[in-house]
Amino acid sequence: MSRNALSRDQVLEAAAGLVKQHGPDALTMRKLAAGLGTAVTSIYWHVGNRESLLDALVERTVQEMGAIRPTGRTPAERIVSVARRLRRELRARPHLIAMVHERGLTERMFLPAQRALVHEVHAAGLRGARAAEAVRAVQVQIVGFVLVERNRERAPVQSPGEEELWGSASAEDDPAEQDPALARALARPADPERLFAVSVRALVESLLSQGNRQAGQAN
Amino acid sequence: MSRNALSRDQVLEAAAGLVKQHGPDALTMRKLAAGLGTAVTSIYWHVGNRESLLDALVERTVQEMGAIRPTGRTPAERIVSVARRLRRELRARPHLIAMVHERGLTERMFLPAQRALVHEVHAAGLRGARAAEAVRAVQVQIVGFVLVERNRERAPVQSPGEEELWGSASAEDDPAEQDPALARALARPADPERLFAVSVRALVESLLSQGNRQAGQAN
DNA sequence: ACCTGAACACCGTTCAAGT
DNA sequence: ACCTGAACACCGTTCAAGT
Repeated sequence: MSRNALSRDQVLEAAAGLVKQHGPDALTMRKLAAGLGTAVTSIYWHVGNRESLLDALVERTVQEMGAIRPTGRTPAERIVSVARRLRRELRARPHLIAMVHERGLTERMFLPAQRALVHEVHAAGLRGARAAEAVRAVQVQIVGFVLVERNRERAPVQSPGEEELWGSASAEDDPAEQDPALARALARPADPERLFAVSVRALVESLLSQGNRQAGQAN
Repeated sequence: MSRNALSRDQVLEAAAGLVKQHGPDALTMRKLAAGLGTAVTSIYWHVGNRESLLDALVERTVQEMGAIRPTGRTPAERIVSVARRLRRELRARPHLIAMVHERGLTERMFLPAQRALVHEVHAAGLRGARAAEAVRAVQVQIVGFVLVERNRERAPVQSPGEEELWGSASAEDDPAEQDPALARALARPADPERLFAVSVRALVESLLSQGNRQAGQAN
């Protein structure tokens, strides 16, 4: 009797819209059905249940995460450019990325990026197991940073906050006493852009310098 | 009429038990009431509502995260020891830590650890804003690593997994072609213990080496 | 001050029945 | 093959009423 047959894709599209705007909690089967003008049970026919609907959305997001083109001249620069790009992509889809993370698929989502990192690390002279380790270290650092960063952004007022702890005088042997500039710097909110660049660069330089020292043998 | 008056602490204790064992989703007001042998509404009188109950549990967890005692001789060693300790603490309370994270309180939970890191970075000769940056970089790396690590553990089979991608032959310019040891290493599951140590050490060495080069001026 | 049951407005999911 | 309403078993929360 349905003149406008409901398709699985329509359901996914509408569901993605709800999640993008108001987060996964806003996606209820009943609201979704109401928005599509069908009975709740029709949705079940198309996508199984709520859990597999979310799974499908996550799968979509993983696919959307396209290839990465590094820019820059040195391998270190190019790795940093990949890192920047990844950070941007992640921050553009907060809700969906959180869902990918919750389902433990972050790793898989980053396989394309991993290939790019492998290329650069290899170009820098790292080989074998050591190269693999460097790639993974950088990868974990990037993803970890974004996770922590998002956490910090969602954070409320940070009740006893860093200012209170570092602003007031403390124990005698506390370095903050002797180094007011350090204390002040920690009392200020961190600049994530700069912290990200500094962290990645520091890690990459350290990892790649091993490549210059070693001849090229594995493990 | 209550001979055994229900206390707020009893409610928190029972709630913490439910969360620790089966995660936050298992904590429903009705189950909690049933376990305590009271009406659901009594719980509301003591803790407000479910949200503020969870808030209270999170607050508890933050408090439990005690002081950190670094071990080792060099500042680098001592920082690594702090990192190890933090990682262990985090992994011991997965559900509660996830809740702390969701509420954006990870930062605050780590203020004690931050103090320890400040001390060591200062001992290594870093000063002012640069010292603060080093502390934050290490801190973010540790927390980020654990978040990614937990994600990886929860992950299912990783359908197209790393093996498939790196195991088979690929594009010509792919370094994996020329470096089978690298390809094999990436096909194997990562050893998180080792990766953590390598990452932290690499970052710390790189950051602390700046301390040896600079005189000690701020920013 | 503390506890209670009843009621409200939501959920996800199943099932038997329609076309 | 696709859609439907009714029903079930859950939720969190409020409220008026008890002691």
